[in-house]
Amino acid sequence: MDHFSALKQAIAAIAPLSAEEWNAFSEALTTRRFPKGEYLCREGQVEHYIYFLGKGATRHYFQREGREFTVDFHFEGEFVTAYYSFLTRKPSPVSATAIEDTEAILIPHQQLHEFYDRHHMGERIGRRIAEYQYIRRLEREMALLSLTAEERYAALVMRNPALVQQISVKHLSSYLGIQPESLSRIRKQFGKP
Amino acid sequence: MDHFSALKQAIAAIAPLSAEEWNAFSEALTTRRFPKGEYLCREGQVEHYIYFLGKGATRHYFQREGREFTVDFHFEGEFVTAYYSFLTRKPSPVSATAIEDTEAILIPHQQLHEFYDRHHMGERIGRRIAEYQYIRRLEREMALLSLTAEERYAALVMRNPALVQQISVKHLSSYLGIQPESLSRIRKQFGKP
DNA sequence: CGCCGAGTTGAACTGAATCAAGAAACGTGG
DNA sequence: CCACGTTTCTTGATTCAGTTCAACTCGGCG
Repeated sequence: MDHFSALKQAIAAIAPLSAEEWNAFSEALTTRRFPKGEYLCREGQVEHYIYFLGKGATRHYFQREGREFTVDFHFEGEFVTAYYSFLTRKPSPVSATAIEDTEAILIPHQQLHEFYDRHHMGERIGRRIAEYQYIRRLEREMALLSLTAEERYAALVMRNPALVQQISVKHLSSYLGIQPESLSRIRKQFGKP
Repeated sequence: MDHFSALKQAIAAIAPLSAEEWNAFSEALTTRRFPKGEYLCREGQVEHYIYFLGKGATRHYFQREGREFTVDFHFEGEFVTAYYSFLTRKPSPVSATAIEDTEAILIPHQQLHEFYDRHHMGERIGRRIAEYQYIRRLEREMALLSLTAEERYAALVMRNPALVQQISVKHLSSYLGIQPESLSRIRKQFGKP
């Protein structure tokens, strides 16, 4: 299955589109490859796309006083964008970068909004994506507020063991809001009991 | 200006509705008063409404091991709901309570979704609300990840000095992710320099 | 009055950060 | 394919921001 049909399926799972609507939508799409390490969006730029990941993985992070803080990871089959900037049209506080060789379908802001204007179901897709992103953020906010570093790690292992395996200590620790050394120690704890 | 016209204005600021659309929308609305301390939604219940606050203020919080963690405050003129539950139709992890005597307009889930189905602009309003809520959550997530307690307090004072004045130490500290004693000490620091 | 919850202050404690150094993994070019 | 430099990961010692526990103050209100 190529990436376009994966995208078509992903969209269909959000809201059904008629053949006509899908054609209108897919007209605007292009694809692009991002070798590992390349940026989908750099901090300070305005985000012009939502990306659908056909292959690969991305990391979203921001910097503060020279330190990196990871906000999210995304994998194959997911929608990715520097959403804050995509919505507000202001410079992005977060950078998005490929952590593996990545292939993405690009959904341009302008055409997406034209699609929103012309198709009720397009608007619905936009709503559902926003709602889904909200839930991701709330869950993380609650974890950061109420759990210790160790508990956050344990919760992540439960929820997404694959992620914990494949992400580097450096990136994973900055996602959990701790230092790499601390994650290393936490992992040592978990090996034993 | 009564609460309905305030709501009408708030909606108009999100997306313009025709007179006909507004009539269809406003048909489903009712109002309700929540004396201070009363719950708009209790943890474990499914949220059936979005509330528009005509008057008063609310606090959203969740519990973990007997402790309270505040997620958000809302004031006059804002939309309020246990959004996670409203979206997922699952029991709410979050309670919403009136921290002042509050008057709200109730937008029922079912009718809102009927409105979404029938009116493209309704769907747009839903999208914009979700997008706005996303931004609120992301900003807080970034603050919790990257700032110290003192910096989070300072940032909140900058962004919303009125809130910092009127919310109790107990509730404000649980919003900042610290203990009341710590907030008290931070405030002492800020008096001096 | 006297009680009661909310806020403050102090002293001891602790989870995680920081600093420092060594070990392992990784690429890159010879 | 191996040697080398670089980055990543781990481990140990110390420090620090924020917690915990406990005592005290203050303002309301029965």
